[in-house]
Formats: sequence, structure tokens, C-alpha cells
Amino acid sequence: MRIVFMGTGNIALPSFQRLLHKEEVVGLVTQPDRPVGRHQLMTPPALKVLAENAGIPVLQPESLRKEQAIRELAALAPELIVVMAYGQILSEEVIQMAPHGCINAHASLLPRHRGASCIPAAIRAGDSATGITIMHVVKRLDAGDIIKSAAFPLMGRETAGMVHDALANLAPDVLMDAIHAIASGAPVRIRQNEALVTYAHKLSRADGLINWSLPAHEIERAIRAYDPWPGTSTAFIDKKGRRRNLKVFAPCKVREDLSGNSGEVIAINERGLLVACGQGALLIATVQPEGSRRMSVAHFAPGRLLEKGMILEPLEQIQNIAS
RNA sequence: CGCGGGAUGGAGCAGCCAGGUAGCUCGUCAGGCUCAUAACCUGAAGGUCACAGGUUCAAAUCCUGUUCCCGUAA
Repeated sequence: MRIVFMGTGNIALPSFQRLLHKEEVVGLVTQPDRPVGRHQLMTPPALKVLAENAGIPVLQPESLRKEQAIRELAALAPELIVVMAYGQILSEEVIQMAPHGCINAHASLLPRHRGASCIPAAIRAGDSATGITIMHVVKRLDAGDIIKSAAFPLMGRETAGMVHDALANLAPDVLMDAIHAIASGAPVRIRQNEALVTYAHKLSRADGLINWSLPAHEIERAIRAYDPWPGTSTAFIDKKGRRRNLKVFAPCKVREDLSGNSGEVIAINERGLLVACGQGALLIATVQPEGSRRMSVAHFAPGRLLEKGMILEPLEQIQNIAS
């Protein structure tokens, strides 16, 4: 079966590699090269490099809605289109193009967490599991009938980065199952229960600012959900009156038995940075001060940039910065 | 040269704007106290202030260049 793969994110890497070995991949559609990194060098998606090494044609349209892009895609004569972390909404024309249809691998257990940041959403919601879902692509975002899915249990300690890698490695098996079902002519179609739908909105940098008036366990989840991107940070006013950013990293420990004014530093020593939240307190072990590198609180504390009784950035400040 | 911050004993920082003896908290080592200790007390070692050049009687501090680190950039 002639397959065109559409993807950009690295989560699709293992799946694409599996298809390259096991199926007839006739093309890759991926986002254009983008300036990346501290020096803004034009960098191709990793998938493109894989495809080029395998001698497979690569399309990188700025928009897949343009007439020429659609013509080039049609010229590949796909029998099945497989989409994973591509980053563009597909038009009806593309969805209908291949005789065996257009399927999408999504990194959550649909109907929960439709949308872009599905992995962080599952962690922040405190779900006991997430997973990979293969479904038919329809016009409405992530709303198509489900073909196959596989669960990945969440223990409450994972960061988004860890789950991302685990799901990337889980995806190829599920995807191959779905492709075999389609090839055999009898794919399963399970309707999504609309009552259980949740949406994961695209993350922005402002999502990573800690609102200390939230309960400690919610902040702890957010720290894991936003690692490695956008990262979680707070800020404090130093002795010279300057606002200084402070990134915080997982793992953090929730202390339900302690409390104080939201954002107040209850203690800072070699054991960690203990901050009062809206409910309970959070013990932070690893931070990164602005302009410096990541370090344990045991190393950060002796510098005395932050001391007991100081208040970390309150909610009003966060709203100003976010807007 | 995309934009911005930084480099000061082993760690984290202050000192720089208004040049004039290298400072703080910790760690290390030695001694003391203690039944004992991660606690406390006393003392010590350890730094070409990233590198190079310039200004000056005098540069960690001012000026120029270089290297490296970090943030930003989805």
C-alpha cells in the first residue's frame, strides 16, 4: 500500500522509521525548515533528514491548502495518508485524497485531550493513564472515529518529556495494527463519546508561570506537565529591587501539612526550597536562576538571593506579564 | 554577527554605577566542646577577579576586542 506520511514533531520519529522498514512509504509531508536555536540557524525537521537518507521525496509546503501543494501531494498517488504531529489542519481535499483514507496518531486516549498539547494536559489533569489513539481524520479537530488505541499508565511522577518519549515508542505498534486492519478491509470504527471530550489548548510561555494561590498538588502537576516546554518559572524581587526569574524543575514534593501566605518562602536550605501554596506547600529541589545554569537548591541557597520570608511572584504580577 | 543576561578560591553569591587592602554563606582541612553528631566554638588552607589589549599614579571596577556559559526563539 502506497503510504504518504505527514508529520513534523519528533514524537513521530519511531513511527515513521517503522513504516519505512515495513511499508511502502512514497513520500513525507513536513513543515518547512525553521530558524532554530540561539543563532537562528535554518534547521530541517528530523523526519526530513530520515526521509532524505532513505531516498524518499519530501514536500514542505508553507500551507497544504495551496493548489500547488495539493497537486504535488496528489502526484505521489497515496493509497493511505498517515498523520502524526504534523502541525497543520488538513483540508477536506487532502482528507479525501487517498482511497484507503487518512488516519491520525494522537498522543492521548481520545476523546480526552483533543488538540495540540495533549500530553501536558493529561499530566496536569492528574489522569491515571494516557496513550496513543489512531483515528480517522475528519474536518473537526481530532473528532474522527477511533480505529485502535493503547494505554500508557501514569504514576504521578512523570514529566511531559518522559511521557512524550514513551508514547513515541508505543505508537509504532498501535499504528501498524491499525494499518493492517485497514489493509484487511475491515477497520474497526468506534465513535467518540462526545460527553467525555476535553480540549488541550496550545501552550504558551505564559502557561509556565506559577500561580502560587493554587493548591500545591496542582502546581506540582503543572511543573511536570510543562517540562521540558515551556518550563515552569516564578520570580522574586532581589535586594536591589530587580525582578529575577527563577525556573523550577521536577521532581517536587507536596507537603499538605504545611501552609502560609501563597508564594511565601517557608524555608530554604540544603534540603530544598519550601514554598507555601494556596493549599499546602511545595518542596522544590532543583532551580535555575536567571542567567545561570540549573542547580540544586542546596547550591542555590548559600547565595542568599532568596531567603526565608520572601514572597514569590503573586498572581497580579503574573497576569501583567502574561498580557 | 537575531535579541538579552552572565563569567569573582571547590559550590552559590556580594563588590562594579561614583577606580584605592579580595568580602559573605557554605564546603574542605586542623583543633576544641560533646556519650555522640549532620549541631556548636576556634583557627587554617585555597583566587593571574574568563582571556587579551587600552586609559590611569592606581583597574575585579572604566574603554575595546575575544572565548565560553545561560535565557529567549515552538
